[in-house]
Amino acid sequence: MSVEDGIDFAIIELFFFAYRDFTSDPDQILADYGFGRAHHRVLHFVNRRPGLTVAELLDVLKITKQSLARVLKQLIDTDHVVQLQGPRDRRQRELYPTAKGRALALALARPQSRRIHAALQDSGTTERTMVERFLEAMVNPELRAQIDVGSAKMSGKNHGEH
Amino acid sequence: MSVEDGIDFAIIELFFFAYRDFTSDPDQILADYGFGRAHHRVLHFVNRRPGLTVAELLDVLKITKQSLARVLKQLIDTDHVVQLQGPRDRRQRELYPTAKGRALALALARPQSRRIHAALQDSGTTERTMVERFLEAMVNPELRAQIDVGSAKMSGKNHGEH
DNA sequence: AGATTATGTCAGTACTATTGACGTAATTTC
DNA sequence: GAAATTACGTCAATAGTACTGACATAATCT
Repeated sequence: MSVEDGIDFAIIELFFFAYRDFTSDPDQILADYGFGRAHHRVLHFVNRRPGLTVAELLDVLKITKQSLARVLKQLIDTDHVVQLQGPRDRRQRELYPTAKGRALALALARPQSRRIHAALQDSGTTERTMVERFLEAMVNPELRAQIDVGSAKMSGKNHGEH
Repeated sequence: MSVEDGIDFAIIELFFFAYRDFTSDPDQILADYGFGRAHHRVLHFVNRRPGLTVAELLDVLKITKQSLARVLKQLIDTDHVVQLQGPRDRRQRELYPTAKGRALALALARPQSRRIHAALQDSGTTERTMVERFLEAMVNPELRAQIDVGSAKMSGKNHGEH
């Protein structure tokens, strides 16, 4: 039953292998840019939630300000992300992807998306929703608010080009 | 449908959050021992495949010998893992968990297993097999050989206490 | 005997992360 | 309006995990 001592070792291990290979695709591309996995995560969330603030980004990534600093600076210097002064609160910096940033985010997501679709087919899992629900249930309940299931929360700000 | 530009951003993101929280449970425990995630992975596979050699471990983890060295040495020094000279080939070092090592491996796996079971319940995924198959399909096909679905491959060696 | 294999180790480097401290500008509170 | 708080940036030091390259030793294979 691949469950020994009442522990689900099989899925624990599969999750490790799956995530390892899931991240290997973008890692290859990132290397060409001199970027790492941290850049990917920042770019992903800036692309997904354009206009999010630095504080919000830190909260999503669960890293410290100092860890973000270098990575974000590099993405800004290389013209993948821009910062705009927050309209209501001028202390805030709203983060937006540039066209270049969106292109890279898409290029990184493409192989991952392909892998997911292939996996759903291979495993005969016709209902994408099932996998979605399982993964969501794996997230700490108090942190599920961070998740954007359905369409991105375009809250009415200007999310166009900058 | 949470698919924009034909990219499955929803599952990409869920996978990130799910893995982040999935690893957070053992990370807390590991901190008490002065260990990191690398120690966990080594201990996990030594526990799952007792008697595996250093070369086999490197192949599973997909890291270099130098990266493994420090981590493995610490696990040996702290009496979580023991090395035995390979019976057929005396150059090889077979790795076995000690009772202490098995206890720690179990303590680390327990919260992860609990999370998985809770997720399966919450998401209404009655068939564990479906998730198992999906995760396995996410792994690079040429690397699926590494995976031990079903019971561990007790190949007939002595896997007892050492 | 010589080549190859399995493992260990030394040295140097890179990336991602941490804590702690300090500075600046903007907003909120009293 | 002065003081406290908030949002962000930055400097310095450290840790954990990974890498490449080089070299050593013992055991096995050719």
